[in-house]
Amino acid sequence: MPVPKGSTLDPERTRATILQTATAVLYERGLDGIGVAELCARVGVSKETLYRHFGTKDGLVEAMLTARSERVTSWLEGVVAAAGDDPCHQLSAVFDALQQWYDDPVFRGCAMLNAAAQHHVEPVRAITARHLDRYLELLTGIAERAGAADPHLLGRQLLMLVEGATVVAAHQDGAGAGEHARQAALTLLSTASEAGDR
Amino acid sequence: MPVPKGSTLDPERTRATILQTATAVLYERGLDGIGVAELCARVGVSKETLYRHFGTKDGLVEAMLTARSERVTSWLEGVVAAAGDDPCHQLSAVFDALQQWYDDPVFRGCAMLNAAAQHHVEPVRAITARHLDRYLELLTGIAERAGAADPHLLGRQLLMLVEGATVVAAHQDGAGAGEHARQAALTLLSTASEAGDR
DNA sequence: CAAGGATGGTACCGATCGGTTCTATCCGAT
DNA sequence: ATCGGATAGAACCGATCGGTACCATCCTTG
Repeated sequence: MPVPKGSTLDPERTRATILQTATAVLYERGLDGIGVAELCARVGVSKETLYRHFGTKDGLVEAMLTARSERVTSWLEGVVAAAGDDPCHQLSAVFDALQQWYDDPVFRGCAMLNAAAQHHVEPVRAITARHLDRYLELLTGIAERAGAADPHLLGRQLLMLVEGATVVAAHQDGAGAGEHARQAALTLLSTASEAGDR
Repeated sequence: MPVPKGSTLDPERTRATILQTATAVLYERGLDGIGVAELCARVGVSKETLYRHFGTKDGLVEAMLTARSERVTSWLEGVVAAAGDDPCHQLSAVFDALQQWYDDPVFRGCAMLNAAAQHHVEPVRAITARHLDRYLELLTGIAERAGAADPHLLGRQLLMLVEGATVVAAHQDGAGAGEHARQAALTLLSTASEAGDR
């Protein structure tokens, strides 16, 4: 075996650990809210190791956001897939899942949006846009299966509800935000489906 | 006259100039995206002057966000007031106004949300929460006048649409975001009003 | 046991940060 | 004419920033 998997000296494992811990810390403190030195201390790794794996702090941020976007999106896709065939049920499941997220004590809003708000560098903005695109795909799919008259329009409106609920939950009050958004979403879905059936 | 209004040495005028220019620059570059030295150069003022007026950079940020929140909110309140008595028309007017904002080339999302995403200091979060509260008040008022069954719920859902539309416009594509959100908002409004009439 | 890559720890680098202080200037009020 | 508050400009401060270099150590492979 060329690579000693499972060992503490496994580079891939080290990289994964950095990614995981750094993601949590940078989400909590903000991208510029903690320096590389303290970040390394929190992760339990030397600066040289961090820089060997990610090149620069921006490189770490980029890798982190990409991984997180992927994780979150496929989580939501799984939620939809597990919700059966009824589009209404699928949509409900999305907002129920979001509510669980909002109730997490470490919830601080969407990491991608937070990052894009502070870091004006181009890769971050691109990752954020791609993230929203995948959300949009997911929601448009539900709209299509529900027989909406204009599934792309409905998908975009549902995306606004998702993002708006996240903003409100993060900055005002998370209690019930998911449920309230779900009600609105179902109203939009049923209204659009009736129009599509006509 | 104790205060030489209109003079270049009028402290109030100086303060207002700093506030105005710094608001634009910090919105464009991000709160941590520009140092005090460069900021002063852009404003055309010395560091001592800036610090005499605002104490610290955070003080400037705080004053700036407070003023901007007030400006934006009363602008929207004016839009509603100018839209006549029909709640549907008032709601439409809000989203039309938002669309104008999204179309502004300097649009970069909600300044309060951007600030709260990067600066974890308490005053900023409080200003942001208060800002959302005033939005919520405005929208709940419309919901009440429309005879919604649950105006507070509808108000919150409309707030999510407003914030969601702003997020989508800022990070994905601003074209038509206001109109799409408006359609959704009117659907929610009419559905809730029918329920309220029963 | 020897060799080599991965690592932690630490010192260090230049740049920049927010903030302070000093001085010369300028303008309006008396 | 003079006085005082407001200002610009620049030097300066300690702290921190992102990033690099060096070395001792440890583990895995051969």
